[in-house]
Amino acid sequence: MLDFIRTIIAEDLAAGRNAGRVATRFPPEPNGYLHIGHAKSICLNFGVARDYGGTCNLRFDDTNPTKEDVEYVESIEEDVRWLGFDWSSLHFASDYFEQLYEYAVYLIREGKAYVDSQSADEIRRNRGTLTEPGTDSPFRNRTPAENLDLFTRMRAGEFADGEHVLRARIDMASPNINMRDPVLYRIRRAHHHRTGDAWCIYPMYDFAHPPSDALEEITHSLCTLEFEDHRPLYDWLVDSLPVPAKPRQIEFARLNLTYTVMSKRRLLEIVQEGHVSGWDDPRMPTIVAMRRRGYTPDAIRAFCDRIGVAKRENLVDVALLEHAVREDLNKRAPRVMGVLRPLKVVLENYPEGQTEYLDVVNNPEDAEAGTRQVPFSRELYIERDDFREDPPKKFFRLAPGREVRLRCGYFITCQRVVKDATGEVTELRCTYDPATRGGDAPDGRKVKATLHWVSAVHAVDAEVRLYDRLFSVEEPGKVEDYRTVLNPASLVLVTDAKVEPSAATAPAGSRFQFERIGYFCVDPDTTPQRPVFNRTVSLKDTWAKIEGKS
RNA sequence: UGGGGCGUGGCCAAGCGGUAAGGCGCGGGACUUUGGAUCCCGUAUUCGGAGGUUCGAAUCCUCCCGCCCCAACCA
Repeated sequence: MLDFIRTIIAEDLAAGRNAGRVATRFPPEPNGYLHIGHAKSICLNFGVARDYGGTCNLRFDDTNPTKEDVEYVESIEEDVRWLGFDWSSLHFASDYFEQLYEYAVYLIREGKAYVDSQSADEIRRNRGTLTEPGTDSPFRNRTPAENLDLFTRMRAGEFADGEHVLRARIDMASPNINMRDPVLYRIRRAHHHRTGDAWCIYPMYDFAHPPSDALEEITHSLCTLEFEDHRPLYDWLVDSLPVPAKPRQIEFARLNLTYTVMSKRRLLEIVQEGHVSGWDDPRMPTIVAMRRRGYTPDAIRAFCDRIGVAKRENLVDVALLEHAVREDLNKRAPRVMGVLRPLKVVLENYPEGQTEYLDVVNNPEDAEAGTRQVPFSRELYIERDDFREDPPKKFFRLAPGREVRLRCGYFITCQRVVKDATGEVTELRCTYDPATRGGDAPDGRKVKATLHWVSAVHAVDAEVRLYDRLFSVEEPGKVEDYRTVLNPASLVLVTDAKVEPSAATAPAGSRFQFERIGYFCVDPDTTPQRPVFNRTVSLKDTWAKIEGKS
């Protein structure tokens, strides 16, 4: 299905524009880590290029040295690759600094740019308001020669930061404030992560972007809605400058996700103030964090395919992301058994000291996945939630006197409930039916539930971190409160779990589905001594739903 | 308020004059060694509102209403 952007491109192609060429670019500023919102843009830009046999560049919009860092450019390259995309060529706006400077000089010679010596404050005041036109700068009519001299000296470092600025000479009375002589260059003595101290003047985004696109012969420059007002300026520059191509800017709505903070500025704050362990903290909506939670690139791309691309402001339900992740993981994640809140089960008629290995299927939906041997013995752990002493209606799992199946194991029947002094259930005494090995009764009798379990002596302790939501805020838009919601205790439940050896010994990054509990990823950042699992997405809590109804 | 955009079911989103795709969610059923998954079925007489044009409109016209963005030497 064609989104509106692909429709426009198809029309351009049909009209024979750009010699049938399609070229896009993903242009992040290296001032933070990529998040799920960037994934949308990445999938769009690279996807369009792929669909039309075109190219897609990765270009860093590094025109503001005070906010940028190599750490970010490295992470961005890594994340784009991880998402499964490869750029046609890699660029930095800073690589164009010299060319951009020449273009600025060209504008000055054409009388289309001038050096303004008003203070930032004066410039702001003279810009006018939404309803009132601006007023011309007293420096607006400097001659090209004078402007050239000043601009040359700006570059040479003869002036202090803020002393002068280069502005486009357009129209101070334009109803579009972006056209009221926008600033093109500012003096900024800051160390640039790539050009070092070679420059003390830096181009503004508005000036750098159009020529950068043109130099790379981008045909369709996709950006977000807030730049719609900048398009006239974009076009003005492309038309005024002797650039080799005439790219077209097309805007689309950025992604908003429920319960998710997506502002780079806020994410940076959260990281810097130590509310999370870093950009890859599993609670973050960043690509690195999602990778750590076990999300796959396929799942993220599938999500991006489903949300569509349009110009409407949107707030996508995070459930759609989770659905995409579940759908993907369900096919690829081997099942493994584990219990979060162990309840001991003793099989009274099972020989003491005996261990047998049962063949357990790794993924019922993927025959290729094979089976594994899971130890079974007299004492087991099951999930506390899988037992109810006084089962409500529709509760089919274990209860006194009831028979259920241990997955790929045996049918067991609960004979007796052992409690401690406080009345807390501490142990279940059960019997098993040796004839049901593997989980089938020769006499054809049925049970209504199948439980997952783990052999007590063979089980391994693991730390499980549950992240129920990505990065919850009470309500989208109400981000002021994100700090309180970020209280780790409210979001992260660290639980000791018992898992079967196959999960415990799996390499970091392995993804699993713990039956009925959720999808987990072995955290790459921990030692194999004590496996730590990050829960990615939980399965739907059907039991809670049933209970809620009754 | 000036300018620029956008308004299709709870959330996304197709449709662009011929009588409302699809996905998520939700509800119901079948099946099942996860109450998961899977598979069926259901879920907008209506497209922000009011007029108008037309045999016929979500699609064209008019007016109105609502929401978002713009007054950084950020991107």
